[in-house]
Amino acid sequence: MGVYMNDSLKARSLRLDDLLRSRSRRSTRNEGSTKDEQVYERIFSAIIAHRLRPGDRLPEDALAETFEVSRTVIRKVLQRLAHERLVNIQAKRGAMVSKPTVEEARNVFAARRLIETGVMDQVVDRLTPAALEELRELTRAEDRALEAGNQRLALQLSGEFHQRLLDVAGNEELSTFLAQLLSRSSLIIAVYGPGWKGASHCESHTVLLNELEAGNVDALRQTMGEHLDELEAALNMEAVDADLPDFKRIFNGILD
Amino acid sequence: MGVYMNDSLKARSLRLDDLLRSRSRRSTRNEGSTKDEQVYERIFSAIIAHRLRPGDRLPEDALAETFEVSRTVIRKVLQRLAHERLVNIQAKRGAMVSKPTVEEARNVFAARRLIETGVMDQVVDRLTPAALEELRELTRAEDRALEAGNQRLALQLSGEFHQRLLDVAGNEELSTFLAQLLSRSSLIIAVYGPGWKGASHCESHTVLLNELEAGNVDALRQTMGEHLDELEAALNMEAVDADLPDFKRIFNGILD
DNA sequence: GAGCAATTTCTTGTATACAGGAAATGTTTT
DNA sequence: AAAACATTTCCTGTATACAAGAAATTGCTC
Repeated sequence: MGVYMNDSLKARSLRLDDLLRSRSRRSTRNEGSTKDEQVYERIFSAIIAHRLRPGDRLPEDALAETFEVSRTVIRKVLQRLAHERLVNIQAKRGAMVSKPTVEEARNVFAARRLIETGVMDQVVDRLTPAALEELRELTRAEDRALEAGNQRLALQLSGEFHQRLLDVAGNEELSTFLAQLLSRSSLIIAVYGPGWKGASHCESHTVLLNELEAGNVDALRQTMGEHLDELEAALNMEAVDADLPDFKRIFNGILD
Repeated sequence: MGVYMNDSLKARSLRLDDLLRSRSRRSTRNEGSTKDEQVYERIFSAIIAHRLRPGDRLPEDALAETFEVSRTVIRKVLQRLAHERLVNIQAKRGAMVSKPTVEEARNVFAARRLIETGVMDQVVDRLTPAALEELRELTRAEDRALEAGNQRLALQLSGEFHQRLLDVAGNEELSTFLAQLLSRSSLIIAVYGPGWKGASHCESHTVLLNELEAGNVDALRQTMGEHLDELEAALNMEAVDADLPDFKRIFNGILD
């Protein structure tokens, strides 16, 4: 952060950090003082933001050198990420960013539908005005991000919206599970949604909030289900997920 | 296993191992050849079988000595168990078997209700005769265990029943999540269900299977929900979960 | 005897050295 | 030229040594 940042920029920036706070710090019981927390945050963020893409290898040595820690710390972080299914560790072969299969992708969305529609009654019951306002602010931020053409940020804010909505239900176990499903959704989009356009579903979020405010559980369930169906339908799941690039197709043309 | 074991005992024993197979090996992607797998299995089993009780400390040194491995291996296992919320690691303080709070317990059962009732349509759709027979065999084994007075085994078989029932739905993500909830249910019972009697719910399992065979989704959902309610209601959640015994109450009487 | 402070001890956090397996490359043989 | 084999190299698996923090014990002062 530069010294010459003006006040309005600073305020906006802090606001954004605040909006994106909970997801990255989710499921960290102790405060982020230890080294592995910091390293975890950075690798996690890189994966969620698609700076590290599915299939990318994660050698312990290179990461240790990058973050100036020992392999011990890196191993701990990689094991944690592996538990969250964001990276895949093969014995004696090393770690890579997970590359979800089509079946996994469908399962993740099915699980999301089940949970995100299922707890809506609790969400309606426990909604507070403050929580509603936070959710509205998130959709506004998402809107702004889309208008600014920042797809990546919009995607993150969209995930954050779903997360906070579920958090209202007050069931930490389900919230943690959904956090995992959302991170994995991000991976799925990285693989199967190359030309992802977030435009379609930002209005859905507004609709959801209106129904939530009205306390209409059935409509809320219906809309949420359809919203998730749309999300899944927008994916391009016919893409072959081979380990190697499809050289035949790539070098098919006469001119390379 | 002794050499003098006769054939029927051997068959029974193998059968039982088979019935209890999947839960302990769940979410192990590589084969159980590495050391940490074996150590994990043994500690996991000890917790599930209540040989290690909530609150028990798990010092790295002692475990390393016991299993004749280095602390490195133990740390890896403890971190995995911590991620599954079966043990609690406090920075610089060490690990202990998790002691679920009342709120956690209620959340776990709420999550189970949501998932176990929610996927029943899929379970009905994808049920095979072989799977049904396996489930029936499990309830029979549970019956036998109860008649033999083996509460602990009955509890494990009950968990296995719920697990395999959900497995029929064919959603690995949900199955893995339920596996976690079931292990934690075991911990919850260890804390809040001291005089646990498994008798009440074995019949429920039979009812569930009959409704499943009839393909009656609504009844299945209803029965499953009530079954889980009964399970939760049988717990004694008023018990204070303090770190120390409640001396005031214990020494309240005139005669100690 | 009670309260506070220093020290000791127990336990975990981190780094690093070495062993070992898997894949890729180069060599030999047919 | 192709296939089997050997070697090399890269990476992870495990153990262990040392650093460091938290709690318990001890000793001191009032």
